[in-house]
Amino acid sequence: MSNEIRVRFAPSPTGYLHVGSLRTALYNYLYAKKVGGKFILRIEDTDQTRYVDGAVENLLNTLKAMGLEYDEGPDKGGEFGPYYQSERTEIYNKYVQELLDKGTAYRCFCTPEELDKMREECKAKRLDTRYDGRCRNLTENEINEHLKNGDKYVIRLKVPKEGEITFYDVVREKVTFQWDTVDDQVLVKSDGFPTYHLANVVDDHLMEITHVIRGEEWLPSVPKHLFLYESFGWKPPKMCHLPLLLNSDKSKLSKRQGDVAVEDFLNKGYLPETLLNFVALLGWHAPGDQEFYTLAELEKAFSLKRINKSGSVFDMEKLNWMNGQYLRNTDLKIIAEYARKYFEKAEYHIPNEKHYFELVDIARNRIHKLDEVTEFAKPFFGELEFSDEDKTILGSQSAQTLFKFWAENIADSTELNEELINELLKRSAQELEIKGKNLYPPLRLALYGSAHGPELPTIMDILGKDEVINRFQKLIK
RNA sequence: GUCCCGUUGGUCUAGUGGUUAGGACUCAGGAUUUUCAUUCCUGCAUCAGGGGUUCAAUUCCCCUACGGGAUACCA
Repeated sequence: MSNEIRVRFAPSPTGYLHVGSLRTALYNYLYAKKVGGKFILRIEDTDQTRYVDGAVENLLNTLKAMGLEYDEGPDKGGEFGPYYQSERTEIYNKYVQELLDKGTAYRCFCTPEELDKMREECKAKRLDTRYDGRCRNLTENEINEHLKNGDKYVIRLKVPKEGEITFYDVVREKVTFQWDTVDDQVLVKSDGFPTYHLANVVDDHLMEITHVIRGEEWLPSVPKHLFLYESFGWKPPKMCHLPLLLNSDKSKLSKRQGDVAVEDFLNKGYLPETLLNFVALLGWHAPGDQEFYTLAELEKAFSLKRINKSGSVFDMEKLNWMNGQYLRNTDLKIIAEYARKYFEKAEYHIPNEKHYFELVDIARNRIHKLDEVTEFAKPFFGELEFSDEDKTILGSQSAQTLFKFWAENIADSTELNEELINELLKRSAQELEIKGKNLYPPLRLALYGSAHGPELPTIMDILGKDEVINRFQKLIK
């Protein structure tokens, strides 16, 4: 065994990658990069009842889109495979037999109905709802009797009844549990598949994982896991429990209160760079005020020691702001490429690359998510729609004079450029005595469908000479 | 109910035994811009409460309150 640091991201394939999981994956990845270790992906698919078609593929794709590359994993291989827990049942069987032989695990023949009843009774008495251990000390004969009858059973961990356990978590530091509050956890279900607890410990050991970096919801299970390591005679990895990501009401971030799937964020036009940057700062921060980080910078700056203890609210407003920043400050070429699919989806045909770039460039200053780009670009594609109020403005005497003047002059010109536009603007004011409020808003309304928006030269350039004339012509009565 | 964890403005956070407690988002006002957006400036607002320890506590300790997580043959 080497001294290499090995960490893992071990999601269960529920159909999509949760943003909270993204952060867990990111922290694992960053730590591995920081210390020159290995980052492993393992699929925890031991629950057959929750099988979702295509979930793993989806997970892998999302991880890839986010740029979190792993060193070993399902589609990548590695010397510690297989990386699907569903393909490792024989391994778990072997180890659970060892526990059975050692007497730190036992067969439990209680039916789900019995267990429910037990729990109800405990609740009624306002007691802890742990398993009462009635199968803990069955005699050999009793066990054989059950087996002979073909009774279904699970295998439970025989946790100590007395004393306490103290361990050191990288984030929480010292944590202590009394053994009499720890349940006899089910290790193997009646369908023969292991539960998370068994599979996780066995795999982390076999895969030589040195640091378990995962969500805080696992903290209460640590005593069971540690007891498993001890029972096997294995050295446990370092524990590192991350604070939770929260809804705005401070409950654990959930689907009910908005998007949590990374792919949904991606589809809405949040950049992978934004998501990574944003999520990295939820629960971790380097000393100082820097809040824009590339992945490479995060790899350098990251440290487990600086992970916060308290949960953090996932603030959409700030995410939107940050995405806007990335939209504006990332190379235009990259943004234009990301934007392409939204134009395709809206069926906006892009006639001219130069104008497309120009369009994306002015759009990126006004939007926060890339999916808003089509709404912004809409006036450039297809017919404009006017409200009654707009129509009043467009039909006014001065507006009509203006449109005729512009349509004629542009038609007579050889080229529609900024110089000409500025000249016409000046002449409108001088010759027609139309200026200010009566000049700009009607023109922009006529060409862009709104009194507010991009600068006139930009609008006209993107539209092109013919379309500009056409739009004026249509409004002239 | 029981066990565990947590608590710096509304939100994300920096920081310290002695600081005017710093930055960012949001919000409000202003400047720039023909408009909108961008950008810039200014402002509002915080160390959960109570006890200790100490010359001094936001910082160390304890209690309380509040919040969260876990209490499955799900992970």
